[in-house]
Amino acid sequence: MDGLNPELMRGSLELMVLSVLSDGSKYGYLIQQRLKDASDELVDLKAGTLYPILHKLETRKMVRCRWDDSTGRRRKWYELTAAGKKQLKVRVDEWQAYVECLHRVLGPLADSRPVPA
Amino acid sequence: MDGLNPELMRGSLELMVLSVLSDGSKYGYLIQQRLKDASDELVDLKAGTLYPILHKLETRKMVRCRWDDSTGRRRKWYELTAAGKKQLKVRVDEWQAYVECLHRVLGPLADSRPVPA
DNA sequence: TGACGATACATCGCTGACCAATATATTGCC
DNA sequence: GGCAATATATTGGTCAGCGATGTATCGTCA
Repeated sequence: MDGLNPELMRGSLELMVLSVLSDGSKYGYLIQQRLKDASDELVDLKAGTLYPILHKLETRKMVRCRWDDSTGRRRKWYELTAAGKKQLKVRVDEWQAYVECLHRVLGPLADSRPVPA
Repeated sequence: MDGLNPELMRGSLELMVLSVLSDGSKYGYLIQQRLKDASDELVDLKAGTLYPILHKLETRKMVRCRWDDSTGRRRKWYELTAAGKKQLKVRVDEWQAYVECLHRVLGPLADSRPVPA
């Protein structure tokens, strides 16, 4: 994780991976790149983080995967299962509840203008 | 942590404590209660979490503290230092950058209506 | 009066997410 | 031939958070 506080990222990395996959099936390295792009370089998932997450999602049947050995580059493609899509919705809801909650806790502090888009 | 995903909380608990203290000095147990109230019971910091956080903030000079033994109840009052106030601002900014970033990553998924207020 | 729950603080040890380091192999460019 | 990028995997370590436990006081209710 680059410019952002890495402690804050904890707990939402799996959500990000699920989110990137909602867009269509992808292989690991591609997920990494897409996440980097989508976040303006702020999120740069390390291999030691990404692959364990994918393996966990596979074990829990949140994704199904398929090896592609047709080229020299071995690629493992991941696709959301129905359970995975459901899980993504749950995670997004949890995320929004969390943001709302923290916003309430911060109160007036949360109103300070962030960097204008 | 009650109804919320505890993994998401990781990394923002210290921010919450700082935030509660911005309102004026308080002692540990009171911080716990205020946080519970402010979050609609969703955030219930355990003693094993709260006190280590406060000790860390003390070590790093983010708060100054004073024992009050005048009553039977020993109370340790915490007050934000100048460094602590500055730190709070930094943490709030980090938080907002994080929310903005994740919002961008989630894209259309983030638009699904949360529970209406 | 004695039991119990709330108040109030503290610390030890465990869990689990995350990541650095390391390993392996291919491809394309200079 | 060498080096960076592509592509996946695993091992070992770190650290936030928390469960459990310990201590002590206060108010209430039986």
